[in-house]
Amino acid sequence: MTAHDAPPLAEEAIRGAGLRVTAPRRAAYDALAGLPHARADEIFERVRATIPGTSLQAVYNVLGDFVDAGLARRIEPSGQPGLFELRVGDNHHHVVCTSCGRVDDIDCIVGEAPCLHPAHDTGFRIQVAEVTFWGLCPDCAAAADSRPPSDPDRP
Amino acid sequence: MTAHDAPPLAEEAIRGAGLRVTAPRRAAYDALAGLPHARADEIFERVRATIPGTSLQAVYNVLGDFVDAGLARRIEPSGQPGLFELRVGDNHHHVVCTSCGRVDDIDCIVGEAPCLHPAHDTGFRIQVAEVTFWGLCPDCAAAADSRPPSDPDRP
DNA sequence: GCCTAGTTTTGATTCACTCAAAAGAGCGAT
DNA sequence: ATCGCTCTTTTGAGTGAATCAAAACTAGGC
Repeated sequence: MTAHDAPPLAEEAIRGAGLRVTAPRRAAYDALAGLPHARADEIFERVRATIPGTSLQAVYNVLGDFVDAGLARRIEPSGQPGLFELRVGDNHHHVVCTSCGRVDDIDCIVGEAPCLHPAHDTGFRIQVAEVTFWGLCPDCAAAADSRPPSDPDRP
Repeated sequence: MTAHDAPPLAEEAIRGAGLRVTAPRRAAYDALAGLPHARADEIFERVRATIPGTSLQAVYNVLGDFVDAGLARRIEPSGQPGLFELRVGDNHHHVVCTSCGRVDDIDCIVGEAPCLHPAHDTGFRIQVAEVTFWGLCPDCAAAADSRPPSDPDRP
């Protein structure tokens, strides 16, 4: 990534999306830029560090507005709270570590519009395919290898 | 599907999975057999019709036990409560209607183990790929076609 | 028929998020 | 620079889905 296509400054991005520029929005945008897959409460924590008076509700509002405006995307891996990311519009997917919960991006498997075609026509008019991979992240995989097959009865 | 591989009777299936056979479990199994993608509260409702004294908590217990025992699977489309299905072990996927929420099964796109290989090696040791398609079900697609492009300002 | 581990009931509690009303602040027009 | 309209944020309450915990019950091996 060159200096040219660096992520836009918060203010430009927000205004460009048709939203008013406010302190909580700027702070939330910056937080998202630094935390690629963050929960609302993590964003909240970061925002508070900059603007102490901010409410959690404001963060939910801001994140919801970002999503509606197409500035951010919300993903929701099963059994976890929603996560927000600034990377939008490129149809990428995610891997979630089944052990520690870490989430990484995965570029689209099959060219640009991936598994948009189910094997058989189902009658559904399909708009998007969402792919989530589940597995062990490098760290957890290494940890798993360095000890005998886990025995659930013994910590 | 022939008479031969019809879904096993509740009792056989439950005992076969190493669980004790109880009335709530039998009723929940039967409910699942009749509702391919049901929420806990839908199962609850059906179970109650058979065994009036059953508690919602019992249904959650039963469903959790079924999932742990490999008898059932729990899926969780974004923004919806969890859904349970008896179809397990064949790695199929789902389509969710963005308009009415209807969920259908989709057979695996690429042979047996589908998109198990992300484009680039990410260092994750991937175990499963979960694919969710979002689109309009036949009914909602037809309804959308028979009226002008929706105008959000006018009901 | 007992006994015990596994189940169910009852009731409280959590978490992630949403709703609503009142107070406040951007920003385009004057 | 100020005004004013609309959009934002705060404050505080409320929701649905699910989980936790302890006491009462029961399936099924002996």
